[in-house]
Amino acid sequence: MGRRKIEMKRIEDTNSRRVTFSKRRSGLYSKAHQLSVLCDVDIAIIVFSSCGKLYEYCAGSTDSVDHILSRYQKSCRRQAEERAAQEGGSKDTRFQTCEELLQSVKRLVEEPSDSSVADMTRLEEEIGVAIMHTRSRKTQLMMEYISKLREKERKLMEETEEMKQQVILAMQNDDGGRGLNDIAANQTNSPQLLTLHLFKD
Amino acid sequence: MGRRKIEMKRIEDTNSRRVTFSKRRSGLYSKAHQLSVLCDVDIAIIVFSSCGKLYEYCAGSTDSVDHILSRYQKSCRRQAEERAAQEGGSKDTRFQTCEELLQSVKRLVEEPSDSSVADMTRLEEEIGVAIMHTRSRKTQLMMEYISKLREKERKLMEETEEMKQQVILAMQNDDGGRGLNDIAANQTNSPQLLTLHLFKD
DNA sequence: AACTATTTATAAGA
DNA sequence: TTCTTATAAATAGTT
Repeated sequence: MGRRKIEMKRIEDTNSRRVTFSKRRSGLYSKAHQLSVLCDVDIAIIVFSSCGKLYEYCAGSTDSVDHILSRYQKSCRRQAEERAAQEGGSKDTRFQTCEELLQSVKRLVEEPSDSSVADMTRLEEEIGVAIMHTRSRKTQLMMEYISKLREKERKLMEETEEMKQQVILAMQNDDGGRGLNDIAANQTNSPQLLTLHLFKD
Repeated sequence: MGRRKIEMKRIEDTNSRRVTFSKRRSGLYSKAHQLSVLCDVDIAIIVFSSCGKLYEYCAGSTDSVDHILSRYQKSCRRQAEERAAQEGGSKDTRFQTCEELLQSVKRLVEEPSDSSVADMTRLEEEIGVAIMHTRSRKTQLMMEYISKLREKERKLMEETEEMKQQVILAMQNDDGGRGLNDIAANQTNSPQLLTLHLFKD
């Protein structure tokens, strides 16, 4: 469909390539539009030029590429779920250890070639679960630590209060300091309060 | 480009429509492939038929639609950031209050019609920021509380130790209980330890 | 950006 | 469905 037939390979001349890109791109959009009208379908087209520039087009009942993409991702997720449901309990897809999870992150994030949106969604969910566990454990440990501190505080208060009472009692009895033996005994017998470490178990 | 020119409107006959859909869809894919080869670009095409069936195609250096989509979303985000950067301080797009944030969630999540992927991405990021602040504040409050408890513990220990020493001193001097006045005085003068509440400021 | 000789896509028919 | 073919549409090279 031109003065000459052209070879199906990259057009080396930069200017020709740009002109052809522009012409054929609008041709493609036109075809997409026709298809959407004739067959009552929604279409999105995304193009990245070799220098990374983004071109997008959509046709049909929607007016945004984003809208079709969210439909697409929903559709993919549902398909993945259906596949997973069919497989049933045959394989546990949850990562077993933190180490495995981190390895997956490394592989999928650092090597763009073998990471799909589906993979990343799954990974995102698993990391979400992992961070929830981490957070939950952190809060639990802090609460336990606080609880131990309060218990320790309570004991110290009791102890102090007891000493005070004994001192007052000893003064009232005015027994020439004899009652102090009880106090001193009490001090050495008082339960040894543990030192608590916040970041160790 | 057929035996006859056809009108650009929905083909009513179901069978014709399906045949045309099939033919023109492969034509569209073919055009996309040619464009990708000739002009060295990456292309993704997503089609939803009127009954909701998904068809996808991609051409170029990538072999997955997902891959192009993630590039697309990255590109969109970057464009949005650039736009935001250009606008500068003219308008603060961050939600000001927790209340506004929750209203946006309600609107965008409960009404699918006016929520795009871009909107949801933005909302996700803002919620992310909000939860980070919440979490950070929570940890800060717990750490402050722990710090106060430890300080309180330290003072109680000091106080107890002091009392113990005074008692022992009083016993050694054996002054007939006179030294106890000092101890009693110390007790009443000891700094009043505050009661700490974990969930209040 | 327009033009036009050709190639290509495809509507209808088989 | 797939093939065939007449014809419409797209476009390569030119201006």
